[in-house]
Amino acid sequence: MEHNLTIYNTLTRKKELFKPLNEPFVGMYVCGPTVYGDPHLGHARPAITFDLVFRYLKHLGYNVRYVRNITDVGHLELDLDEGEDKIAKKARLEEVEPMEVVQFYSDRYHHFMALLNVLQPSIEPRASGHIIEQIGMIQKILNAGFAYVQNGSVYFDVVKYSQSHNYGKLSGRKLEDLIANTRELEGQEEKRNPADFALWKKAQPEHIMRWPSPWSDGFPGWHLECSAMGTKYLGDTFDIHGGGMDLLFPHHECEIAQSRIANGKEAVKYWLHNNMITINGQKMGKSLGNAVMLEEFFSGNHPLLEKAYSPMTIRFFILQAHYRSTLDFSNEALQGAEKGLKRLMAGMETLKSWQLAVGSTQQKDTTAPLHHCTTAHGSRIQDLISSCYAAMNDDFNSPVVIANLFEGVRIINAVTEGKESLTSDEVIQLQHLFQTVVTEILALQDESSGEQSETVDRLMELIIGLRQDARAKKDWNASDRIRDELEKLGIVIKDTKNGATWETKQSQITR
RNA sequence: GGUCUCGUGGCCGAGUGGCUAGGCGGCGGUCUGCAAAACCGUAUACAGCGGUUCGAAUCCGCUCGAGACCUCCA
Repeated sequence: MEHNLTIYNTLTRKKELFKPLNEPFVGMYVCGPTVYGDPHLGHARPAITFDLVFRYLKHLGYNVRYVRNITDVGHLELDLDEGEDKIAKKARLEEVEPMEVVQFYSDRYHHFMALLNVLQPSIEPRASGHIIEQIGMIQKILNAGFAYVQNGSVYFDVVKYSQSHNYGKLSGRKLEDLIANTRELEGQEEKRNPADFALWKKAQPEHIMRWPSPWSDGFPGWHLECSAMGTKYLGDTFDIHGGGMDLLFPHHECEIAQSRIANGKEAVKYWLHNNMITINGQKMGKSLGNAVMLEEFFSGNHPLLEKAYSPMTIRFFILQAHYRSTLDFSNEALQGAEKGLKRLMAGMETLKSWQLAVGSTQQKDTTAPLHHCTTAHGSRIQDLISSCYAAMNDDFNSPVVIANLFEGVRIINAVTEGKESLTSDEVIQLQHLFQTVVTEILALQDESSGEQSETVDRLMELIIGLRQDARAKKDWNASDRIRDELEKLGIVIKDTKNGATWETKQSQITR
């Protein structure tokens, strides 16, 4: 594969040239959602980040197997007074089967990811469907002597592990510090050392999610599923493991240790971590109570939201920041993203329309004044293309890609106004660039059209025609009345040089 | 408290030892019956104080400020 893709590897803390283990195949595992609640803006970030990675690797020609799990057992609600399995807790609250909760929120997650134009992963395994694999992995670790059983629970022996391995190498922690700084928590007395972590937990009587195992009726420790499922579907060693920075420690650190012992080798070549979305400078998270649900963004129904924001606005907003930077939420920022996206898509629409002009045997009418041959700026489009690829290859720098696209938009508009010109070749190159980068890689879609019925379109054509007649007769009363009444109905008329167009005001709905 | 990260113009956000990031907003303009929309142009920045350097927003130190993580707990 010919490319210069460099990826920031959390493990080495530097950018490395991407070289997969078994070209042209790439294995990528990303920590997916815990399906005990509705997806919020924070969920959109890793999904979109690794969607970008997935799409770009495919674009480069790799055959990518993308595994993103669904956590439906084991994760805990740390903020609850009494720690309890998140899913079991929710189930009891709503008096339904745990699997019903899991199904409901999985479906919701899929629904919203689809709206965000996030591709489905190649495999989406559930933790509850891989209990056998997890038990098998625990057995291997026990056999290797790096775990111990205590009252029906199994714990990983971090102290022993760190004698021969570097526990903490991913997150940059030292075992001594970890032990010294561990908070005193209840129920830790089973562990030989507070740094140890659970591989299997015995279920308490009230616990409704449980599976039989050689040690007790219980459930797997929360770090184990990713190791077990990653190994199962991607092999003992695979290329990329991704997830949010909040999972770096302990989750991914524990994964490294488990897999190292169970499989005898390093599991992951490149560790990628997306940063958090912040709100008023603080991490947005369900447990912090400051998360805005995706549904609320799309409906505008939230006290913090001045209006509704479309899925593509959210996607564009996220792609406008580099994935390793924090991204701060605000209405002002989102509205800026909304308008910027609109400008980008309008430019792309113009560019697309040239295709007709170029491909058609008939010359377009006077509204398409372009592509006079010129040699002055022959390499300009080529430079733009190179810049886009250079940015993508520089650790998926989507904000710089977008900045380059806006330069393309500027050129498109200048050509439209007759201030600049492009050769036919350049037009084709530019069209190809936008198609590839905007549609395939960034996966931004035009949301402005296609939602109205044909009847509405025809009616609007009629109304605009009538208004045009009134204007021709300088009957401004009638003309303005039509415009104002339509506006009350949420339809905005836009007069341009080449006649009027219209659009619905959905993007301006306020609560 | 420990470990780490960050501090860029009104807002969001790239980049980086000397070369315009970009978007939104503002301002000016084009268009327009008016308005809106659209388009064009444009100003404002690198938390503070020292140091290294021919040159630092970019490297080093300190100060101030902000943030993340610090474990299974039932």
